[in-house]
Amino acid sequence: MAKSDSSTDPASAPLPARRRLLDTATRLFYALGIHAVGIDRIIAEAGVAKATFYSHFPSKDDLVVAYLEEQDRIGRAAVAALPKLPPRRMLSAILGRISTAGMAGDFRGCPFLNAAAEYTDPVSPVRRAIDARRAWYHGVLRDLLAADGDPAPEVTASLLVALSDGLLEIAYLDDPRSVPALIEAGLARLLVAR
Amino acid sequence: MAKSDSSTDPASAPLPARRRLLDTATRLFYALGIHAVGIDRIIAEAGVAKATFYSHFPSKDDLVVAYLEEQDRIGRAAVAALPKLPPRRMLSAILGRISTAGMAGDFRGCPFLNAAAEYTDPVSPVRRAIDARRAWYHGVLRDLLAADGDPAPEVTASLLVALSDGLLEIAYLDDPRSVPALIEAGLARLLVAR
DNA sequence: ACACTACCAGACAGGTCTGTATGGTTCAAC
DNA sequence: GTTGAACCATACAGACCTGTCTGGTAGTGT
Repeated sequence: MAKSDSSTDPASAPLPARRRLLDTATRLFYALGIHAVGIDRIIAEAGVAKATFYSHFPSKDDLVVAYLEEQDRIGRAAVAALPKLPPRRMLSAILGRISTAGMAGDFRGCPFLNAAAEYTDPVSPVRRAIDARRAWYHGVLRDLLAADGDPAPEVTASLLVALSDGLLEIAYLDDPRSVPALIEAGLARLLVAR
Repeated sequence: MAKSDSSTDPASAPLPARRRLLDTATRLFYALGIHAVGIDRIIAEAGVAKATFYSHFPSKDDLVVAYLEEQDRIGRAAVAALPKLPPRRMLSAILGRISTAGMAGDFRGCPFLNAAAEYTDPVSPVRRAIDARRAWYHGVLRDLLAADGDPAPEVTASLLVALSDGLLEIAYLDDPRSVPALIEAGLARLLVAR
């Protein structure tokens, strides 16, 4: 079976069709919403046959989960790639990612919050992917706050999660240019130096 | 024309069919999402003929706008009905509405944020209804903060808007029982007593 | 008696949705 | 050269979508 041949290992090198499908789905789901984009459009813009699509993803929901899991991996990698700094600088850098994302012209809010608005079953695979993302983000903030000496890192972390969610909505719906100053002001008031 | 006959004024007494349609649409749109609910289901559960529906609402989007505008009116009336108290007590009461809403078993987040996730055109009537709601809410908070002596009421109001949006998401996706304490802690830190 | 309004019931058109099935092409391994 | 995997193209089924249309009924004002 030549399974030991590492130069053509299919697991380490994602196949073109799957990659194109996921890229196209990511672009369309994020820009237009999930229910608003059909499989026919995704396969047409990806240049993939329908049977090929269904050989890679058993159903549309599997594609949605793959889309969210990839966004989650990208976010975690970006945070992991941040230079090691004191906890407060790390928190500032992590929250700062909201303003840089919001400045992009095609910003349309948080992919996870948008998906949660469309998927109402709390035990569905889509919602579980969203839960995993939120739990990871809360944990990152909590650990940094604990290292910073916050007396109640769980509470402060939840407040920073709420602030992050809300600033993403402000960047999407109100004015993204106001976000950098709001991050600074919000952190200054929510972090307990008092 | 008998337009002056006030006892049968059709504007002051909403007609049963329209009322039933709006009630049913509100329940289904909120619980399941907007794109996920079709006209056929709404008219079936409301017990209204399709022609009657389209005589009251020229299109589905008009029904969506009517749904959001009614939610907006309800929210404004609830705030207007609050007893007159000092600014900080008023802010506490307004934010406190998030926790009471979140405790309801069928809570599914903010209707406006959920609708914004599904409607991507920023100049569509749906998004304009959302904009109006957010501008009103920001203005209410800003005026209370100014009366409270906040030196930068616009910034603090935006932070409280973000906190409100985020706490609604926490109540929907994470744990609604944590929200009351987060409101108290968030207000204590964001309002400048310092 | 007559007209008018509001409403219900259901068929219909034209399109889109997810998912399955059929058949043909390319390419690499052996 | 043969086999098999991966892929493309397309047709199809069955359901659902929005919106229009026809026709019938009940009540109300004149």
